[in-house]
Amino acid sequence: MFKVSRKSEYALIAVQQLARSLPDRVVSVADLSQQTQVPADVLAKVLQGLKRAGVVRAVKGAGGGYGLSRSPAEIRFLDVVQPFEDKLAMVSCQMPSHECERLDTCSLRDPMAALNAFVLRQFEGLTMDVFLVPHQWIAVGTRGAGHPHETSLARRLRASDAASG
Amino acid sequence: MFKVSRKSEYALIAVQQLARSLPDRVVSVADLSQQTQVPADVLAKVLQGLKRAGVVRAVKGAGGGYGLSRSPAEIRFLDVVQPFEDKLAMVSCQMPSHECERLDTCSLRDPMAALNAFVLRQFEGLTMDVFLVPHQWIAVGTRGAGHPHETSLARRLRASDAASG
DNA sequence: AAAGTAGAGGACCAAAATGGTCCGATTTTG
DNA sequence: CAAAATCGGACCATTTTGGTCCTCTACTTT
Ligand code: SF4
Ligand code: SF4
Repeated sequence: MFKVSRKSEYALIAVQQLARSLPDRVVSVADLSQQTQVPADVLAKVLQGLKRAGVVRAVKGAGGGYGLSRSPAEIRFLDVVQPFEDKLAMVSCQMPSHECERLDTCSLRDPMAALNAFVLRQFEGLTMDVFLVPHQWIAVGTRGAGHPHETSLARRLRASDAASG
Repeated sequence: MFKVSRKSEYALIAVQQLARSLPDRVVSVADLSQQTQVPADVLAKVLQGLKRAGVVRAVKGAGGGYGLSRSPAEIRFLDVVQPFEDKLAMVSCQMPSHECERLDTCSLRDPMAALNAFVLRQFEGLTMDVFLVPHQWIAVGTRGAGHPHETSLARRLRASDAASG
């Protein structure tokens, strides 16, 4: 449960790294691979996936590379992860074309559907800018103004977790 | 992401079913398998895991079977699921004995750890009694009194999800 | 225009996780 | 003792995952 695919991790790392470079510059896969220690071949396909998802833009040819297509604050966590997670559901029957022979008798389906929807909504407002300031994660009481789009998840992450422990 | 293992589903279903029988009675695996349509062999091992976790009690010998070890309201969702999910973490480096060669350079580790902790805390207060009243999941405004141990997750699940859509 | 750079994308493979079956041992009832 | 039931493992087939490789195409630079 909860575990994200390796490609998702690479995607998150790539977005982090791209966010640290100048917004109008692009970085080649080779450079990005060196900076992040992610195998170039895998990183290449991950970037392709992110491009298809509209998260990054690509510039072909000599001197080309990848760059973020918009500001980190406007890139949602789920945008980055979605392309590499065919299963954003807790149970099989929640995703299309995955059937289950126990559909009618199963008294677990409805509760899990609601649970799934709730968890997903928690992530809706989580944007990638939260991933860029490492110190916020360990400091307590750093609570900032917050972005208009963010939900309680992003807010509570900013406030760190040592508070209510 | 989020997907629970099949055994976890079976475990949840089993707990649901056991909760519907009389508290002091025990049900055999064979009966339980017929009631839930879960393969008997698999169900057997699932029940064994649940017993090890202290969620169910077992009575051996003829006329024996399984029963809940305590009331559904006192059985947490994570108690049921934990034995079948070695990975309750979003990234590998969060679980013991799973190393990653990028540990130091990785700027994703800390954010993910915090995110992980938050999500986990959301589930902490979710108890199995919520899974027993199917109508609560589709009805809106059924908000009840709530149990002392439950967190916002359980409360919001009770209130259904059509509210804030 | 030529040359070289860099992304696009499919084929392929090895290792691991998953889901499920089977079988023998043990304990209790009758 | 025999039947009924849990206990607990070994075992296997399939799927999923993570990763490599190779070719093609588009673009930039010279
Ligand atoms: S119908 Fe029940 S058993 Fe089948 S995938 Fe959905 S929750 Fe799981
Ligand atoms: S250190 Fe980074 S790359 Fe390695 S498992 Fe943790 S988050 Fe993933």
